Amino acid sequence: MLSTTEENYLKALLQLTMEDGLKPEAGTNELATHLGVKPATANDMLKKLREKKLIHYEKYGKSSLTTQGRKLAIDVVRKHRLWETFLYEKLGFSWDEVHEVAEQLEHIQSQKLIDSIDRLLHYPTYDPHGDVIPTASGEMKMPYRKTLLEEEVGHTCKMVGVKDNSATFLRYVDQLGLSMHNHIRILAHQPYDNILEIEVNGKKASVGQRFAENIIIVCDDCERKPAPKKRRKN
Amino acid sequence: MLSTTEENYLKALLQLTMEDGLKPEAGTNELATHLGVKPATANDMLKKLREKKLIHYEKYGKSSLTTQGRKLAIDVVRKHRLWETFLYEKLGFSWDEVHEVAEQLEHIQSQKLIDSIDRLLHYPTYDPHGDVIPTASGEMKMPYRKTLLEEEVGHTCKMVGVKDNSATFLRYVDQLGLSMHNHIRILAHQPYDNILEIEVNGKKASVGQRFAENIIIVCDDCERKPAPKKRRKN
DNA sequence: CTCATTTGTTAGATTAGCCTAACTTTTATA
DNA sequence: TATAAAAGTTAGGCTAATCTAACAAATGAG
Repeated sequence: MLSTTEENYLKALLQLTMEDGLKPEAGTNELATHLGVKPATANDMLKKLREKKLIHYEKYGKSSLTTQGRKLAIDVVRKHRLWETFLYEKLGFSWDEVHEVAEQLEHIQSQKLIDSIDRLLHYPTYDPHGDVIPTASGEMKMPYRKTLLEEEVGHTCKMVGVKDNSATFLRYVDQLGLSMHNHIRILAHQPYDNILEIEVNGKKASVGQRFAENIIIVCDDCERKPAPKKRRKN
Repeated sequence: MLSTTEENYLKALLQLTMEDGLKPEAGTNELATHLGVKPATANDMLKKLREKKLIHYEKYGKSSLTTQGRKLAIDVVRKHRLWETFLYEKLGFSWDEVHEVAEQLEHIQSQKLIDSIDRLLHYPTYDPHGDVIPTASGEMKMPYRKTLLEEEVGHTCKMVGVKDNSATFLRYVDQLGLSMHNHIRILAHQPYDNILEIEVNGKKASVGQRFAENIIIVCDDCERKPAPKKRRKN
């Protein structure tokens, strides 16, 4: 059985090693910063998790999850996102309130509990922030995530997720009148300072780089690859 | 903010000081046993809780909750029982499964969460074991709890609760075909070894003292005091 | 290629919650 | 009421998770 702290380190490592760049390892300082602890603290934990065969790590090297560790990390993420969905769908929480409480709930140890929540919600695929909920068997598809910043001028796109789950950011999104699955038109993009002019629900707004990087979209106008047909075994 | 451990000590103290005898204080060893720790450990915590003005305690004396401490303890109990009810009503847990998970859930810190659960359940008054759920304002009525052992031969009574929430005990109750609000007839009572013969749902069974002490009943045949009219202030 | 900066590690301390062993106070019984 | 048993306390130690300060290795810029 893992401690809450150990679970948090695994989750952090998963998140850092599957960020956009798809870089497969994370540094000690990076991990420490992400978790809000000092590097020395993270260092101790890395050694401990290596002992438990949950991560690959060697002195002065980067860290990554073992198969075992990845499985456990995905399970924590699954619980987190199911709880977020529960709070949002069943209890009327707003999307900027769910993260904090889910940080606590994700550590409750009861397989039956999380399976029941999953059933109650009819096996949801996405959480309120548009993130994929891993399946009970530990599969977690990593969809390509294009951000608003990358969209071309003149195109319209649909918001399907956010990268930043902080209440501050999410409330700013709300404030702009933007919400999940809204369509956004890119009116202009000043390359010099990366300011975008966008139109949402008929209203214009200007947003900065940091904002645009944290909005995940699918392009309305782009070529769409046909969904690959599921091939049956033999 | 209290730690999970501190909350558990307060809850234990509340439970011990409102048991049947209504004795208003609990000893250090008693508390330690209840929590599964050594007396030395409990002693440290008692000093800490006194510092925080949550309990009355002095060297070599018994302990009891202050008004502040009682308020916090009742809040933990409220959360515990609401979660049990949630698990039972909404997720299909059996009554012997809810306690263990609720022990974890009761420590989640979010007023909004517990209020929402309360609303979702339509403000329940009793948990699946027949225990009173304290109100949001911290009121907790302590109903008179007569046990099966105290019932007279020939009378029938209704099971309205249990004292022991352990899975072992609850599964034994299930096994006898007995469940909440079932009627029980006392066929015989051997005073020598406190064995009761009872009839439940047309079936006879013999149960021992320990069992009978842990079933809470209301007498079908006894005089019932009329419910006292709520007197309005003025 | 060198050396300053960044990154990572080690050593030693702290706090919370737990323990054992030895001691002290209270209580209850002979 | 004396004293043994029960109840409670203290001292000292352990582990997990954190910190600071000092040190070591890797990196990258000139």
